[in-house]
Amino acid sequence: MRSGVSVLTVVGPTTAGKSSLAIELALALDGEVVNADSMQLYQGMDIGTAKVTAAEMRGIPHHLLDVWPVTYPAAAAEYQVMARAAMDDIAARGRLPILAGGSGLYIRAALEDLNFPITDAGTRSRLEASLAEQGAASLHARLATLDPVAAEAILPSNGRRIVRALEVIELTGQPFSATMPSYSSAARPSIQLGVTVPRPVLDERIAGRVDHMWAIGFEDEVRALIPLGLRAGRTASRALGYQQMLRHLDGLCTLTEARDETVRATKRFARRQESWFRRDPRIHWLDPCAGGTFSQAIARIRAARSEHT
RNA sequence: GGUCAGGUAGCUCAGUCGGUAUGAGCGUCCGCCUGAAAAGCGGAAGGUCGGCGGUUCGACCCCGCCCCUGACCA
Repeated sequence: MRSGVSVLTVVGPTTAGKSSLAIELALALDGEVVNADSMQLYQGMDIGTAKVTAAEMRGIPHHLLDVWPVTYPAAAAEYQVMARAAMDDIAARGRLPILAGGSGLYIRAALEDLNFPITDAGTRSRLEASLAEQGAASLHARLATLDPVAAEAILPSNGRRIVRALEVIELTGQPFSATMPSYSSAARPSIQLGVTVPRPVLDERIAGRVDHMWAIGFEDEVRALIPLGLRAGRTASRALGYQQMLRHLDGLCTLTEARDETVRATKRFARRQESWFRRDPRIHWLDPCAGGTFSQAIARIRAARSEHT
């Protein structure tokens, strides 16, 4: 692509219509889609993640779908490497990479100058053990002596982040500021498009989508993934819908309760996605109430391209 | 028609042996977020306690009547 812009992104909350817009844009702009949805990286998790079907792709190549078995623990750092390789590959063939998905951290990892410090399973599990034993507050106190800046940035109740900070400090000997870079640190110039719809519409769509999933065999999909190790998958077993369906299959709740809880949790998730993307000033938001998102997108891209030249 | 139970935040419910509801969970809104990110975490706004009277210095809590809900008896 000319004028220094090498990537297009389509972001937004679940259900807003990212996938189909990405495909339309790919058809129009000679692009290929790179998945930026953490759970769609998993093999066999199709219905529950609303993965696009081969027919819906309309011939557009999609990258980074089905790359991990459900037992594999996801990691943004690994996604970063894979996404960049995919984008490079597409660009090398003279086509436009279109990064589409709702995992905000993954998008930033792919596009920006984010460096993930190393990790170590042993160190991690040892710290997690002491978290379980001593509680987050106690670990936070320890962090405060080792890295006051990180302790300041991380709430004393957030065990997860405290453990990671302690891990990094232990492994690298360096403080771990754990602060996201400013929104201007793009490693790869991109035009970012945001799609969303008003809350009431979003909520309706979410409920509709969950019901649809239930109707087209989601329960069977989950059952089939269990022998493949879904329960053992640190990340996959926590996916929306899967988590709730597993509880139901364990006899911990009724099917209806699992459905209702999935809807609730998905709405909660959509709000988190919105608040993540909302604060990124680079995103060009498309308003579906103002007409076709596709034509709006094309207009925004044209305008952004001319700014870059 | 009668008896019993119950009517407290948007929802489901705690609670007050009479002294301004530290209410809880869920929902809602907002924010944070670097190797689990569909995960993890934080904050806020919402009730004057079904209605009307009475007793009392003071009632959501006691008394009376009324309305509503549920169960049971007829």
